[in-house]
Amino acid sequence: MSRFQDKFDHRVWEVVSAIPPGRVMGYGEVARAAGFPRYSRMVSAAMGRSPEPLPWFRVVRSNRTLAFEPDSRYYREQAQLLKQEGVRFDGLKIIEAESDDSLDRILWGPQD
DNA sequence: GCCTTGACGAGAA
DNA sequence: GTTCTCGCCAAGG
Repeated sequence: MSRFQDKFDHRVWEVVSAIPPGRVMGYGEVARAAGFPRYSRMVSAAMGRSPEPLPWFRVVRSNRTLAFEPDSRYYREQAQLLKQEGVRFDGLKIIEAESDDSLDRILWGPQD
């Protein structure tokens, strides 16, 4: 296993694990947060290599749609898990509470 | 080495 | 809004 992969994987797992329930991050966001900008395409591979269960379903596309084919089994699984956390959908797109972060502060505390 | 493959993203049309 | 095109980069054949 390459040194790159080792470092990259751990940073990605770290970031993904930190996504709070009910919130989502894009693949690119995860990559940047992990310290590897431009590595969005590697994020899914890293998650797949995790020995521990990760909240992989909280990682979505930048346009807030899910990455799987809408009719696939994985799509349904991901959508269901997100809905269980209160994430709402408008068709294929995730609806996010916009600038009103008052609820966020109450639930998750001051962000930064 | 060269070519193809991705759970991708941003900008253009 | 949408769909296309191109850039991205490690991995595997």
